[in-house]
Amino acid sequence: MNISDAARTSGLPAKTIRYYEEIGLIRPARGPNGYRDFSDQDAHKLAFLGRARSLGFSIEECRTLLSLYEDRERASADVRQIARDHLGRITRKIEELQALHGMLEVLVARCHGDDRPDCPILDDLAGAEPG
Amino acid sequence: MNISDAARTSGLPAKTIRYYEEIGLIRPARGPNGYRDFSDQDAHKLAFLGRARSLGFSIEECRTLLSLYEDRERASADVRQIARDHLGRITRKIEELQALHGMLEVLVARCHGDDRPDCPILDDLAGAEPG
DNA sequence: TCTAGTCCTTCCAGTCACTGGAAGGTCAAG
DNA sequence: CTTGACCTTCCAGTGACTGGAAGGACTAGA
Repeated sequence: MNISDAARTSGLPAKTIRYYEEIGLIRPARGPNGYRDFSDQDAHKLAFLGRARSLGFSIEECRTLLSLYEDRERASADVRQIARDHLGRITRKIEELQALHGMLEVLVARCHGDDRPDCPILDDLAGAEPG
Repeated sequence: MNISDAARTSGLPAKTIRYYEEIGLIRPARGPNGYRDFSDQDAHKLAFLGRARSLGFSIEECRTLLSLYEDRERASADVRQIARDHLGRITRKIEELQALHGMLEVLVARCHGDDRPDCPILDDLAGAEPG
């Protein structure tokens, strides 16, 4: 199938698919006209990549996951470790964002938000002592 | 003061300060030797930028916040709106990450994680139907 | 056969906010 | 006068695409 069909079945933009080929994630065959010719397996891999990316795995993690996926001798512990590492990063990121959210929420609540210039948000950014 | 002192007092790397000058966030004076010469006010602005960035505001938001900070006629409502928009984005990002976290957690829990190859995580990425 | 329109190709540049490094000028201490 | 720490500019790279230009290939219709 052509790249637009591969894009449709995998849900990835054609541009992204070309990029994935460029960085060696997939190696579709080529027709005599130079067009990429995607097998069903290629499309399946692309869908795999799309799902892994949408779960937030990095490209390099996706590369590893894909090679594990294709390795019939793989140990599920390897996959699990990658997923657990990723889970840890997500957890930390959530905590970080929640801390930010809490701080900003306080600032927004304290700012009266009218047409006067005095603003606790700017005061805080400028380094004013709280209180 | 020289850039390394500005870096020390603001907490930003010298490289970042040069970058901020390049994109027009600050305009430090120059000495006869071509060195940047930061006033206390410059250092203060840099600290302001550092705090705003650490709260996750984009560079363009920082630019606006800084100009509002320097505008004695500003309306605090403008600042509040930027902060609220940002708060909304943080909230959505947190929800997104929590959804991801939930999915990955389920997958990790279901994967026995030993030296056998069967792995629900890969099955899921490959598009297997749940159940 | 010609043409219009849609597909495909490659290549280059831009995104965001830095970060690293090379090459070279300046300054302060000994 | 040398050493070493500072400063300068410029170029390139990061991650993961995304947009667009220039040009070749294919398909449908007149």
